[in-house]
Amino acid sequence: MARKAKLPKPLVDPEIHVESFRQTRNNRRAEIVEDYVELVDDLLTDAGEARQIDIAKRLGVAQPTVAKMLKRLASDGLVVQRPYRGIFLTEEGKALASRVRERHRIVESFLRALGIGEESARIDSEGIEHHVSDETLEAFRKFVEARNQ
Amino acid sequence: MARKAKLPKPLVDPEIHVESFRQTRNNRRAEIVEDYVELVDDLLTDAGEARQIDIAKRLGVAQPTVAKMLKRLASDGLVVQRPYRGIFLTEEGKALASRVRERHRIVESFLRALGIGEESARIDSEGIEHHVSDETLEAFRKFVEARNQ
DNA sequence: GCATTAATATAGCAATTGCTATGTTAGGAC
DNA sequence: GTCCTAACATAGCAATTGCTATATTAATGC
Ligand SMILES: [Mn+2]
Ligand SMILES: [Mn+2]
Ligand SMILES: [Mn+2]
Ligand SMILES: [Mn+2]
Repeated sequence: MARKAKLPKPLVDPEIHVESFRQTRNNRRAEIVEDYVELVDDLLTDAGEARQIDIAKRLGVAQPTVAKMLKRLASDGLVVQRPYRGIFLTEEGKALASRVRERHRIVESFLRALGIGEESARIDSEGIEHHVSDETLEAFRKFVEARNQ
Repeated sequence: MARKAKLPKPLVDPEIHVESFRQTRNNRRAEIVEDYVELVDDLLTDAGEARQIDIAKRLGVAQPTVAKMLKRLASDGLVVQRPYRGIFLTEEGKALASRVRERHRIVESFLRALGIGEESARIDSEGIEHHVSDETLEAFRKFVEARNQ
């Protein structure tokens, strides 16, 4: 036999390696915005309104945390706050929400199609969704489609 | 036909929903520790030593950022710093590194097996790895195994 | 109409993760 | 042995994301 030690895959060049970490840090920064906008959209669709309190409850954070973040989203032009009437999405917010929601849906369906249980698929997809490139998303979509004819 | 509007999947209960976000936030906190420990292990294996400068170069952050994080990892008992000789892993650090490295390897192989290109697989796996449950990891592993006989 | 109260806003704080600027020093070339 | 320099340490700062405590106010039930 050649050797017993499993040959360690050599590290890729630093300039190549760094790309992945940079991209992941960028994704991480977008993550929270994406989750807020998606959740606001979901609440508007499902409950007819999106209140800070309900957002806080679902995200598992305190209400002032939500208030602060919504202020930022508003100043970024993604939502508008109608005092005591809840949060609404701008056109830009709606566009982001629908992209993000569809991506989330595909990731979760993909995990289900792979045989993952409902709970793990729900939990894992909440994190994975933000780190899936267009190329990977398309592969996930095709995989799901193939399983469902 | 029944109706044109695609029936919107109703939101899950808030108590269920919040689990995913909490888990994802926990994963996010562990993320940076995992990447550091894995990278230190890789550098030790590949280059024989792990220097702050090389860690910084690969992560794409400044050297003092690395210095601060290593101090934390040292106080957490994951690494030891031998001044001007680089970073080494404690037993606990080695254990974490090997778990994390294997998980990363499986996620990346899985994406490749799905048909994702080398670059996207490299980049996406750097983020996805931290959000994959044991159940999902096992499914990924089996999928790769099946493709490779 | 008004009082109640639930929703929201604000203040102040802490931890984390990044940065630049700059000081210190161990190792190695000579 | 000395000196140079690359490696590392430290100080000080900023942005982000969370918290608790508390003030304010719009909606609404009566
Ligand atoms: Mn989501
Ligand atoms: Mn998410
Ligand atoms: Mn990794
Ligand atoms: Mn990673």
